[in-house]
Parts: sequence; C-alpha cells; structure tokens
Amino acid sequence: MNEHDRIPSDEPAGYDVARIQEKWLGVWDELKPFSSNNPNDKRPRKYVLDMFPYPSGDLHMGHAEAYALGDVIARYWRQQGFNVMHPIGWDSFGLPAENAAIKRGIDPREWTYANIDQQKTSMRRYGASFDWDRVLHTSDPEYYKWNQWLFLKMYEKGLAYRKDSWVNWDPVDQTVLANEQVLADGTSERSGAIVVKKKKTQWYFKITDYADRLLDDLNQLEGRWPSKVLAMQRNWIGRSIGADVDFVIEGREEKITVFTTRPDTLYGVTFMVVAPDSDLAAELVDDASVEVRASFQEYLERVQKSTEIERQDASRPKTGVFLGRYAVNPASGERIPIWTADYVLADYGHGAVMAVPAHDQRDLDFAIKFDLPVRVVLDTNATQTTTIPVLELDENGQAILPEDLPPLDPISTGKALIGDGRMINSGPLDGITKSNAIKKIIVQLEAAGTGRAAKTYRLRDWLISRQRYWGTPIPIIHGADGELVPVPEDQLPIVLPPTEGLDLQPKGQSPLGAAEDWVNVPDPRDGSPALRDPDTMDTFVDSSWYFLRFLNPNDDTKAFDPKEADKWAPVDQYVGGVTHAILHLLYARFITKVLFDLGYVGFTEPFSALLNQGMVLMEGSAMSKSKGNIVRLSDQLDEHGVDAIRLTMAFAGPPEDDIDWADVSPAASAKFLARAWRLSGDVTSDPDIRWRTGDVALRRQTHRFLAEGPGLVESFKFNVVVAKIMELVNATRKAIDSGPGGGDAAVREAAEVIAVALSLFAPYTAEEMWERLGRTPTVAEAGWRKPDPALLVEESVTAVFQVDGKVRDKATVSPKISGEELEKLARASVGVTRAVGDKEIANVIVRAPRIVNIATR
RNA sequence: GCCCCGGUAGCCCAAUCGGUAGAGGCAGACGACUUAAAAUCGUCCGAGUCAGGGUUCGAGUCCCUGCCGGGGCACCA
Repeated sequence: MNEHDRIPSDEPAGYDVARIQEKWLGVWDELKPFSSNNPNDKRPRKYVLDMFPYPSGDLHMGHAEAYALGDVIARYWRQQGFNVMHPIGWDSFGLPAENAAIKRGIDPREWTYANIDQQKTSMRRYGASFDWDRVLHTSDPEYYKWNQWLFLKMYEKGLAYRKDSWVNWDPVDQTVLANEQVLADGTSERSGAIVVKKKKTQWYFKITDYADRLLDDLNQLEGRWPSKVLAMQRNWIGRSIGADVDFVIEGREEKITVFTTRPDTLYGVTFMVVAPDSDLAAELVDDASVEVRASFQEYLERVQKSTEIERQDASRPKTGVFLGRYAVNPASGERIPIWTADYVLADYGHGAVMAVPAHDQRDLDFAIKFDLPVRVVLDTNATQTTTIPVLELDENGQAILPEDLPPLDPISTGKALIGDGRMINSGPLDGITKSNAIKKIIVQLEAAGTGRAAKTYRLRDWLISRQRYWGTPIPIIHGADGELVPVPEDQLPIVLPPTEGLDLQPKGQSPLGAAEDWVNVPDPRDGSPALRDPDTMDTFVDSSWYFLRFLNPNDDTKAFDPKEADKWAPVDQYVGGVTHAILHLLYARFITKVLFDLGYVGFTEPFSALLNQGMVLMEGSAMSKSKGNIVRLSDQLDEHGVDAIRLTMAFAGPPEDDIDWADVSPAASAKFLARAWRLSGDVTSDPDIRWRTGDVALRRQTHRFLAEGPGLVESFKFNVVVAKIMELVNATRKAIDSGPGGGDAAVREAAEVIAVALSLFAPYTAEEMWERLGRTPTVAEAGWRKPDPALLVEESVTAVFQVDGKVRDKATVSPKISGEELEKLARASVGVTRAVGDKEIANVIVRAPRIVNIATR
C-alpha cells in the first residue's frame, strides 16, 4: 500500500472544498487574523487597498482577479511582519442604481444595499483578507456628509465655482458629464449616447489650478506606477509650452490675446480665427454689417447642432465665415482679416488663434479653402547647422547638390511645412533656427509688452454637478437675492429626501428640485425663503478621498483623522483596473493635493504604488451579454472551489496582462491544490522534528525558494511564485515516494513552507494543510521563514565552454573556482580542443564560474 | 499624425548584470496501479526567441529600421 493511499479522497476527511471553505471562514471570523485595529500593535504598517467596487449585481470574474491579486499582496506583507490595513467598501452612489430603481419602481437604496449585501457575502466566501471592521458605503449619509464638508472647503478656497458654459450633455441619462466621461468617439462612457453640447450653469472644481503639479509630480511615481498610466495622465493633462501674443484689433479698445506654440512663425500670420461659440466672436460681429451678422448667426447655429463626433472629425472640410474685422500683426504691422471657424475651440487657450497657414496644416486647409494668403517664414530645407553635409562629388570634383529638395510651396503641395529649419521673410529673425527664433521672439514680445511666454493645458476644469437623484446633495443655498450661501458646517449632512412622491425620471433637471419640503429652506443669513441647490455631485468626488475615510470610517466628528493619516497614508499599494487610469486616479491625486494645501495631510500623492490588473476575457473578447460569452464567477467557484479560481488568476500570467478564460485551466489548478494538500497527509514526522537532520537536496530547494519568493512577490511575478511552489510540491512528492520518505525532516519542512507560500494564493487549502501538519492556529498568521544562508551556497555549478559563442563543452565545477583554473579546464576539454582545431586563439573571456568563451581568428 | 506597451514550443507563459533558450502549466504520446475506467503516480515529446541590420568574445535581453497586435491622445493652436 502506497503512503498516499492512506487517506482516500472520498472520505469526509479528504480534500472537500466546500467543507474546508466553511470551516476556515468560521475560524477567521473568530480569530480575526486580518484586523488592523489594535492600537497597541507595534508592527510597522502597510496600507494595501483594492479599488472599491460599484455594487451592480454580484461580483464578476474581473472582481475575482483584482481581489485575488490584491490579497496576495496584503497576505504577503502580513507574513513579512507588517500590520496590514486592507479595507473594503462600496462606491454606492450613481446612475445604475437610479436607473434600476426607475425601471422597477423601487427606491435606489433598496437595490443598492441588496447588491452590497450580496457582494459582501461573495467577498467573504472568496476568502479575501479584508478587515471587516473598516467598511464604508459612499451612499451612507455618514459618508457623504464629508463629501459636503470637502465641497465647502473647496468653495472657501475658491476651488469650487459656478460657470455658465458649453457642457457635455448626455441625452439618454439626461445629465451633464465631465470631459473625462466622454469617450474619444464622442459618446458617453456610461450610457453610450452621443454627447451633445448644451449651455448650462454648472459647478466646477478648479483642477486646472493644479495642472502643473499633477503633471510634474508624476515623476515621483515613475517606476512605481505602470508607465502606461503615467503616459495616459501626461497625455490627458496635455501641457503645451509657447507664448501668448496680443493682437491689436481695428476699432476695438482691447487687444485680443492668442496662445501659440509657434511664436517663431509670427511673421507668417496672415489671418486670425476665433471660435464661433466664444463671447469674443459674438462681440466682434456685434456692429458688423447685417449680412455678416446673418452669416455668422447661421454658421453658429450650424456648428451648435453638430455632434461631438462630427466636430472632432479632422478630415472634414474646413468651414468658417469672415467676421468683417481686422487685426494687426504685431511683428509685421500687416492688416489681417479675422475669421471664425469651428476648428478653433472656445475653451482652449484664449478661444482664438493666429493662423500661420504655411506652417500649420489646419490653417493651411482653411487658407486654401477660403483663398487666404500663405507666407512661408521657415525654410525647412535649410540645415540646422552651418556645416554642410558631406556631398558626393562628380567626375570634375564638383559637389553634386541635391536636386530632390521639396519645394517650399505649401499651397500646391497642400502640406504645411512643419519641420525644422531656418527663418526667412521674418525681419530680425532671418537666418536663425526655429528654436532660437522662438526664444528670440518671446524676448522681443516681452520687451514690447505685446506678448509673453505662456503654457496652456488640454485639461479642463472638473464639472461636478449632476442633474440626478442618487448622489451627494451640493451644500449650497440660493438666496432670494441670487447669492450663493454655503450651508453652515454644523448643518451637515444634507440628507437626500425620501423618494416617495418624487419622480426620478430624467428630465434634464434634478429631481430634487421637485422635493418641496426639502428644497425650500430658510436662508442661513436671515431666515428668508431660499432654495437648496438641487444638483448632486459626480460620484468621482466620492471616490477621490475614500482611502482616507477607511482610517476611521465610523468617526462622526471629522472626515478622517490626520493623526491616523500620518500613520497609515498614503496607500502603500493600490490595486485596480486600468480603466480608471485617468478619471479616478487624476481626481484622487487632485483632491489629495488640495487636502495637503489645506493642511489636513502631510503628503501630496495618495497612492505610492499602483498595480493594474488586466481584464478577464472569454475567447478573445471582453465578456458581455451581447456577446453571450459571460463566465459566471459563482459557477466557477461552485465547480472548482475558491482556491482554484484564485490560484488560476494568479498563475495565468503577469497581473497586468489580460486573462483569456479559454486559455487557462481552473480544473488543473484544483488538481494541483489537491496534490499539494495530499502532501500534508503523507508527512509522518513529529512537528518538532529537528530540521537540520533532513535530506539536504530537498532542503536546498526549499531554502532557495524561501530566498527567491519575496522578491518575486514584490515585483508582482505571482505566476512565477506559483510555478516555484509547483516545483517544490513535485520535489516533495518525489522525496516521499522515491526518496527519504514521509518521515524525513526535510519533507516536513518543505510541506510547511508550501503551506505558508500557498496561503497567499489558496488560503483555504493552505490552512487545511497547516492544520494537518499539526500547526495551530492559522497559517494566515504564520510568518515567511528566513532561508538558511548555508543552504543557499551551491555545491557545484555547471560551467559552459564556448568557442566563438557556441557551446562546445561543459564541466561541473566548484562555484569558487578561479578564473585561471576554469580557463585551464576549458582549454583542456575535448569539445573545445576539437572546435578550436588549429585555429589561432584571439581572445579568451572568462566569467568564473559560469562561462569561458574562446574567440578564434 | 503623436505617444506608450507587447511579439519566446500547438496554447498560456519563464529566462537577476548581456553569459547553457525552458522553470511551471495546458494540450499530446506512452507506462504503472485497476477486471475496467476515473483518480493517482511516473516517463516522454517539443521552439532557436516576428523580420532585417548593428554593437559585442557572446544578444530573447542593448541600438536602428520594418511588420503584426493592444492601448492612450488627437482640428488642443
């Protein structure tokens, strides 16, 4: 009878996934190994945070991956002796709840909190090592009270303001959207509707004040955030460096300022273009002729009717109208016409551009269409240096001048000259290079007071008001005199009114405006009748600071405790999907900097390190109802067990890569776990057996694993760690069956190390192994063992002998062998001698003890 | 158009500093155990690293060009 036959797998004591899960959930509840609430805990701290979920239905495969990976990190730091805070909460305000509520005629609270309960149950079953004493829901008044507090702080600082502007309007959800919520194709990220522009007075957070810091501080995160996310954030902020240039307008007191990245081309400015939907355009046509006014009106209406998709199509022919006004080129003194065209955006720069058709493709397209002059001011064929490149000589010794230089003729080629070169037709700038011209003209403009160095950003202010019910009410009261009165802090929270009697159907106006009892309030200044602001906040406000609320989620006297923040924050390791690379992460970074400026926190970046997990796909594409390729998490858990699914997530590949569920095998994971578990039953030695007496080869492998494991986990190579555990399991199996046997001390040592390592990925199986090995109480509290340095020193290594880079022979040598000795061995080896033959040896490279490479001539 | 990431066995993926291309798994073949099957245990099978060029004693790894795939930004002056 084989050793491993002692416990047949069909007995109750066998590897019964359901029973094990049930059992250890109870033990963890009792012993609370994941608590981070002991004030006397002397261990160093780590804050490991998973992005909190939105409670739409039950957990899905994507959650399962994220929480499996986040949990590896949290459990790892506990093993390394840290007091780990690993909390979870719910991002529970938002439109899906409201839409579901409308559809079913129920309260959004009902839908939301039922889903939260379900997700919470699933998370517990999933064995995630969350600290269940730190939980929050953003839709609780106890939470959103502090959103309102934050808003008031922003308002005091002048960072929250109202503005009448063209906004993104979602015609399906009937609410405004932030720029960040409009996808590149002009549709709403939430409803998929084509976004249209509407002019509305809305609340904004002044994130543009922080644009430079948001951009520059990304450098601190280099190497600790995925480079992809850093690139996306830099792209989004989109800082442009250039100059503001003032243009005198005929018949107007004030000058018009334009922003340009190419002040060097100032002498090439032949017209000016103003955004049609800007106040400036309206003003400029105000006293123009009737015909001009009419054509402008017609054009403006046409532009306003077009969708974002149409407007962003750069290949569409240029349109525009002449405004009947002229400006003066400050450099050349030339009189230039002012046009309006929708390729100029009202809310970028100053809503007006100086057009240089020779050197800007958009301006050139426009000039060709409307027959406007084009003046080349940069010879893009001229070399940047004064030295002439080496030219070929003809038979007479004359240099052959290149004949294929492109003509400096943008009109006939239709291509703007955008390269580098030397300035021409530019008065004092003539002859110098583009970059020098930029410097020189800025100095000149500054001296003349008609321009200055300037930067501008792609980033726009954050539109935070929404015309929907299920969100945080904005704590502002509109006085009868039109004044905005902040709600006094002691009157917070402003709790959402009950939904009874309220029509939540989207109508373009906040449903809260119809809640008579709620919206009518006395003016805090004098008690006169006044109205609450009926809008609610974007839910990204909720998630912009929630990581601080976990420090003391039940404190009703403050948003968070700065002393706790000093201890725990910033978050040491943040884990979540790359879908939030711009929105959530940018907003959280912004709010953190505001809180820093207000003195509430002592750091300027909220997340010290970021891990993005990939998506879980099915047969090459994202799971979706329409594709009919959804894999249900609960089915997978029922079929294979929690541990097998978690292990599959970790083993599938690098965390940031997508996992195609069709490519991985949860059944194989389950098989492996059973195999590992079986080891624990085959260990026959006593728990206090002396390690050092065990089989040396197995011990070496075990200790090499102990030495390698931490570095692999810390660099997120979870798939490699799992592979190493598999190796160790295989070696231990072999030691039991055909080696020293189950009673050997090294076998016990290896099995225990496997249990500890496996607890990162498969906590239930690991606990069960640990217990069967006679250890108590939980493997979750067991530490990662220190490797014995003596066992890490290799006894022998394989040295490779190459001739001209090809392996010709090998030898087993001591790792301490000297270079001279190794070279001697190499030269004497049969393979090398044969390969060298009678060739002359040119060079011998020796890298003891690994390699000798002999180069021949 | 600009920017970022990737391309290694049939498939998923490993490969500290440039130093023997293979750790692990899936799939496949064979064997042991079994009346048989499942389960289990074991053995075996496999590419020269997308293509081309360069640097080097030596390149999957560094550099250049191209191809393919994924992603971000884009009428942003």
